[in-house]
This record gives sequence, C-alpha cells and structure tokens, in this order.
Amino acid sequence: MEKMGDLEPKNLLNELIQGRELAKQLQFHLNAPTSSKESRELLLQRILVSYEKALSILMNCGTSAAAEVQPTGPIRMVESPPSPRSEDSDRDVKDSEAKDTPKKRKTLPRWTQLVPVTSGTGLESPLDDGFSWRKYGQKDILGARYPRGYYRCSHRNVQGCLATKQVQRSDEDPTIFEITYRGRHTCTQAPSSSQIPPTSSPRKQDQDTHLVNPQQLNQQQSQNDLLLNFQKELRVVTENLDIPQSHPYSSFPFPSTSNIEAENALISSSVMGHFSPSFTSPGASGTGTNYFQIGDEGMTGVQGSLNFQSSNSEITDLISATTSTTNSPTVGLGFPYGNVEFGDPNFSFNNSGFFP
DNA sequence: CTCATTTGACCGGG
DNA sequence: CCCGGTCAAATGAG
Repeated sequence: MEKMGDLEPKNLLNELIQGRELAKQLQFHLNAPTSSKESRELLLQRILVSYEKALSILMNCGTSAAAEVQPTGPIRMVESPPSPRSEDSDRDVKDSEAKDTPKKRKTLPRWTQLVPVTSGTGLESPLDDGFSWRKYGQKDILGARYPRGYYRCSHRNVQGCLATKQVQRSDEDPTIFEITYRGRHTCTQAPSSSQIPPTSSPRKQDQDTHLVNPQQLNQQQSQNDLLLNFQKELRVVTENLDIPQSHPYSSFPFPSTSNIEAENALISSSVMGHFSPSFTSPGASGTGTNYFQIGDEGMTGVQGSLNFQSSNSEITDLISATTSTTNSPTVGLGFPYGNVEFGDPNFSFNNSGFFP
C-alpha cells in the first residue's frame, strides 16, 4: 500500500517540518485564551511522533521502513463540521455508561485536516500518519462524489484504543483528502518506523501510552496527563471524562475575552483576527501557514482552522449551524494547494486565489 | 493458514 | 424514512 521506500531524506525533512509546524501550533495554543487541553495534548503527541520518526530515520538511514510516514505537509486543521449528531455508538462499551449518564460520548473531540495527495506519485494514497489503522467500513455520502472510508486503530481490540478516522476525498479537488480524526490514541503503538530499531533506541519510556486505569482518571489527570488519557474508558468508569462538560461558563472566544477556563472543555482555537506570529512571511517560515480560527461564518475566510469540540451544546450548535451544512463547498476545504512540495523547505505557494 | 479489507446489512438519531 | 456510522460475513492477499 504505502510502500514507498524511497527518499529518506525527504521524509526526514518532512518530519522535521511537520514537527516545527506542530510546535508552532502548540505555541499558539499555549497563548490562546481558550485552548483545550486536548488540543494541546494532541499537538504534543504529534510532535513527539514526528521526533521519533525523524530520529529513527536518522538512525537507520537505510531502512525504508523508517520512512514510511509522510506527513501531510502543511498541516491544516479544520474545524469539523459539527453536526450535532455524531454519535458513535459503540455497542460494546455502551451499557456501562448508559447507566449513570444519559448522554454519553456524543461529541467527542474531532478535528479534521486536509491533506494534499502525496506529491508526485500518481497514486492517491491518503497519508500515513504513523498510526496503524484498520478499515472497517466505507460509505457513500450523500453530497459527496467519493465514498468515505472509516478506519479505526488496529489495536482497538487489544487495548481499547478508540481512535478512529474518516477519510474522504474532496469533491472538487481530488487532490485533497479530508481526514477527520476522532478520539485519541491510547494504545502503545509503535509506528512501524520506530519499532524496528536495531538496538534499543533510546526511546523514552513512553510516559503516556499505557492504558489508563479506570480507577484513577477523572480528576487527577491534571498531574501527569501529558498525553492522552483522558477520555479513556475501559468500560468501567468512563462516563464523562472525556469532556467534563465543565460549566456553562465557557464563553465564546469571539471577542478576545478570555475566559480562563482551562480545564478541557471547549473549543480551542479562537481568536485571531490579527495576530500572526507564525503566519506572515511565508518564505521565512517555510511551510508555516496554519491559520487557526473558529470556523464560523462570522469569520470565514479562513483557511485552516483547528478546532476541537466538546460537549458543550450551545457552542457546538452555533458552530455547526454555520459551517458545513449540506453541500456548501465553502468551508470545508478551500485550498487549492494541489500539491505541495515537501522536499523544499522554502516551498512556495504560488497559488494566489484561495477562494473564488 | 492468518489477517486485513470489502461489502451489504443493520442500528439509531434526526 | 433517510442517512451516517458500524458490524460482521465473505473475500482476497500474503
């Protein structure tokens, strides 16, 4: 499938670039008034993944295996079309939760990222983000021309990793795949790349990846929750840990008001308007071009945005109402970035018109 | 043989 | 009833 053993250097570069972009995003999130813990964790995790891959490439630069992954180039996260629906009922674990809390994991965090098709290669393979996925379904979606594929973490059975992703090819721009991730990985997974390491590569003893014990999750996660473990639920506890629907308190980020809420809950990205640490200067920052923004009509015109949704009804509603909706091409993806050249640090985007 | 993908049936929310 | 999402039997690849 994605067997392209070639160009390690290129992949290495990709990893590094991606790592840098992710770091920038994280930086932004740290300053953002409303940045959910989840979003930060996600970014952090991805950064670590990039590092690991990069290292493994360097270590055994001869093995193609290491290079497998190729990062999606500029990473664009897009606000997910939150249709309020979105149930992901899992039959397995369901009962336990049904008891206490009525509504359970309805809206679990999801975020979408637009990925340009792999450059060059005629084959359109969705990228490999380093995780191992197993396809469990495919469906034709109403307004879409291409079917949507459903994937779940391969280790789901073994470790109860609930992460899933959906891959959908863009209608008008077949060169772009819209990949929506849901849930976090909790599995100890070894991206094929890092697994092989000849000698025991000094891999940090993953702090994160180990299943969460049902006993101790909820509250105290604040301590060492570097990465994941929050919405993990081994059938027992569960309930709402994913997103403690904190309080009605979370205000919307529109005005730069900052609500300090902090604990998870809510929509991360926000603000924007003007600020621009990382964007500006395309040339300098190279691939840097991630725009964060709430994907809302009010502020449309955005390109990519990262956004997590939690179970806050109102907010979610608000957003959902505007974005996506039936077949309005606008929001979803608007980048004609056909092909981005990764190999080139200072790649250029010449396309000047994003939106019609 | 094992195991991942395929594909239509099934489920449940709207 | 429609539609997105998931299950699970059948199928194919290694």
